[in-house]
Amino acid sequence: MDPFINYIKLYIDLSHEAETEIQQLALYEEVAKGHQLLEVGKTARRLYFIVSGTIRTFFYQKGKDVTYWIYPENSVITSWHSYLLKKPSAEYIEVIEDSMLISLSYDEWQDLYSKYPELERFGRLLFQEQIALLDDFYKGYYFMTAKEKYELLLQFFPDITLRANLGYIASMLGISQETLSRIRGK
Amino acid sequence: MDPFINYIKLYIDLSHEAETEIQQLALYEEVAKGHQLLEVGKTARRLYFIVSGTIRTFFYQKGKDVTYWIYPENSVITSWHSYLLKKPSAEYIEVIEDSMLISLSYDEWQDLYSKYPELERFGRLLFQEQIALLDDFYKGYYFMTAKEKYELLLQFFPDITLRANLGYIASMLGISQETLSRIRGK
DNA sequence: TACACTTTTTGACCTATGTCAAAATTTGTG
DNA sequence: CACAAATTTTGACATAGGTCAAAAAGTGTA
Repeated sequence: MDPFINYIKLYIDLSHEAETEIQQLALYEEVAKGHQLLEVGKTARRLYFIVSGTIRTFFYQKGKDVTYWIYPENSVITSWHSYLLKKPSAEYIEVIEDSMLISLSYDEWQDLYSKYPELERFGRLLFQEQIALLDDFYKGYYFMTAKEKYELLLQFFPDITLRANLGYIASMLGISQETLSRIRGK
Repeated sequence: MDPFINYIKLYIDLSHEAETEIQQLALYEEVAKGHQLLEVGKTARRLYFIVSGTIRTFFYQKGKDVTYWIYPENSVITSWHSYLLKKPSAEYIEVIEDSMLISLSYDEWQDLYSKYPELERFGRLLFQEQIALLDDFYKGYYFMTAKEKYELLLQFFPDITLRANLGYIASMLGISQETLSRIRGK
């Protein structure tokens, strides 16, 4: 079965017509580690679903590579600010493990929303969930020690250390790689 | 004119029936400074629109009062995690300036979504915007110095110092009140 | 198996910002 | 107006975690 269709069905009942149309529009692609799905300055046109693999978003701050977030399979990913507001992206999107992706464009989604009320609902529910997640993660994050932040992250992504290297994880938490290394060494 | 209806019309075309129904369902209330709209442990049942006034969300971390976010008029506010997932709230919602509020309950919104497709769309667009905002604010926030964080916040909320006291603002930024005071003193 | 490259760990040192306490200032109220 | 309460500022000092550099460990590949 199409994993993205299954994912959508977790949220809503999908009509047969909508299902068929999504499958026709969707772009299925295998992408190798290291490939960039989006560059800074370009506008994000597509919303990706990760069937398998791992992706990160990052940007350069004062010359340093700072990871913003890491996404495992069964995640929906784009640069929200850029995709939703049609503005140049402030971040890169990079594949960090060979990945299988399914994507549709922004414009295709607009058509689907209008054509199928259940997809409008899917959109609402999906965005709701993203908010609840973001809200939950950031709450109480400030004023945590480096160790506490790392432990919180492990609750959210128990297998993150298998998916991304230390430098990426450390910068997600706003701490240096050396500090994270010391924390892990107990 | 009803300010919340106007707000909705910024996002969608609202049918006359939907408009009438929202106005009938909506609870209009004046709330005094200091009142708590939601307590930790209780589930958020309502989505508020702030016509005038200021509201903050906060929680206690290691015995300290930590402000999570501050909302001025024309904001939509609830405890997202609690409201959307029907779980006990991890934060308080407190009125910090006498406010005029308009609210509907979660259940009322579910009915409205089903009854009026344009409101389902409103929901999607509203949540999209919240994501774009959150996404934008947090990006690059890590690895900033206390001064840079404060300057970033001022770009988002130019008049925040008029709405909330220093301690609230400092904890929003994850810095101590003393540090913020020193930054402002140049 | 060995070489080259990448990633992680360790060490030495330093600084931004936290903490605690008290003084100064501002705000609210009878 | 004057006092009490709340808020902000200032001072002295402590420390978590940053930086830079180098060593160690891990990984891929010919």
